[in-house]
Amino acid sequence: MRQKIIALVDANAFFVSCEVVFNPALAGKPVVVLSGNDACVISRSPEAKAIGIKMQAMGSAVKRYIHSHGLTIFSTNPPLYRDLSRRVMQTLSHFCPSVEVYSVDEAFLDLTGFGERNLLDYGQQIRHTVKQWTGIPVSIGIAPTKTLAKIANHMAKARLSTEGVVDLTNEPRLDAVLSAVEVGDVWGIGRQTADKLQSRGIRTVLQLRQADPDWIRRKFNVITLRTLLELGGMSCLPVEKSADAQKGMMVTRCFGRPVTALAEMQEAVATHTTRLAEKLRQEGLATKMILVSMRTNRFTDIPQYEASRSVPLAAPTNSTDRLLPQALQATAALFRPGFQYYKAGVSASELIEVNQVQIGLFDDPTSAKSQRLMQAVDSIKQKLGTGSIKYAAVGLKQEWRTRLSYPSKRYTTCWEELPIAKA
DNA sequence: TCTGGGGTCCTAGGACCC
DNA sequence: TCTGGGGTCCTAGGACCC
Repeated sequence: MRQKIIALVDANAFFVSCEVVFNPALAGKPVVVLSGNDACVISRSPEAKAIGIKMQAMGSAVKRYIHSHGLTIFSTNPPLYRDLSRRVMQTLSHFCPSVEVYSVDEAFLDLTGFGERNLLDYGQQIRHTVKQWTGIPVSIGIAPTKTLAKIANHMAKARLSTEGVVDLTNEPRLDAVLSAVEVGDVWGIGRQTADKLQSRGIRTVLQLRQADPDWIRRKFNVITLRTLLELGGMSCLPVEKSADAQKGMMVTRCFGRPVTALAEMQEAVATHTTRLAEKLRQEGLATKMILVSMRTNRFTDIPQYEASRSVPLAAPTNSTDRLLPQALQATAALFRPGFQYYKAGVSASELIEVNQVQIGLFDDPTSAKSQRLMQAVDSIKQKLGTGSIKYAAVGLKQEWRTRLSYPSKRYTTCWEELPIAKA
């Protein structure tokens, strides 16, 4: 069988890079993007890394670098990142018919059969085009399996300034490469498994590759076995061109301040439910089950409470007015007074495509009416903005809302905030 | 090790059945 | 009443990913 060739294209500090695209003066400067509620660092420029800012560092702690090191901070801006992500993926599809979008900032390309080309040159061509068309810098790792492509990609990132592309297909010194990677740093091996492997003397990726597959399967699990095989060049994880149907969808948020009253909790759950229903409709999906969850802050010493409840629905739906009463009822059942709540969420499981349930939906005449209402609500929001129309249940003041202190603009998704090019 | 939000997959164990 | 063996389905929770 012909050897597979898989490339992993991964954006460098993706969220930061998105912000820099619209603030070119920040290129080469320390920049970070914070998570929701500005809680922690989720993306950092190489310059921010160089001054000692770690991933997951607390947002409140990195503020001091603004004055001491000229750090620029942004709150997270998911719509902007999703939009630029889409453009990057579109660009990649010009170079390869088989692109698997693995995450917002990564894609696998199946380059099997491209071996006659110079893969390093092809990788450079991809990098330059993506940068030119979208402004986003990427690194590329090429190898016979996804797991090895991940390793190649990490190497490419480390050598960023020199090349940005690493090809491990036909690498004569592969053993040396693998012995330099700690077992916990490879894709698929997390902390638990890494600790267990290390306690049995397996410290490097090379040692894992050389371990007995049967023993690994018995003492660990199929995922660890698969990682072992992939390290040996056997491709177990194909590049999936069309993603399988999505299995679940959720909306969860931390509160901007502790919530103690049921009324506020219900506003929050109603808000998340409304958003969830919108997302379902956008994707053409309906759900048969929702799950409401709430919890206190695990990282404090205050009394703890965590609870969730799943609610099966009579018929699959994506109508806000069908989901809201169920979600609110579950909230009331779960809520215990006397706790300082930190986070709440609503998720949908058992998703199905709307066009597969259409007939069932129309069995119930009130459902057709509800669908028309949702269409009307969605189109009003699209024309007049997301705040233009609301369910009363979501509340007006929403003092519990997530706080974002360093918002960036909606450059690509809002006409009023489009960047202006100066001639 | 540490504070986000959104996902996937695997496994153990209980309910239930023959 | 104790008690066999084997199967399926479902769910909660763990582990991992970006």
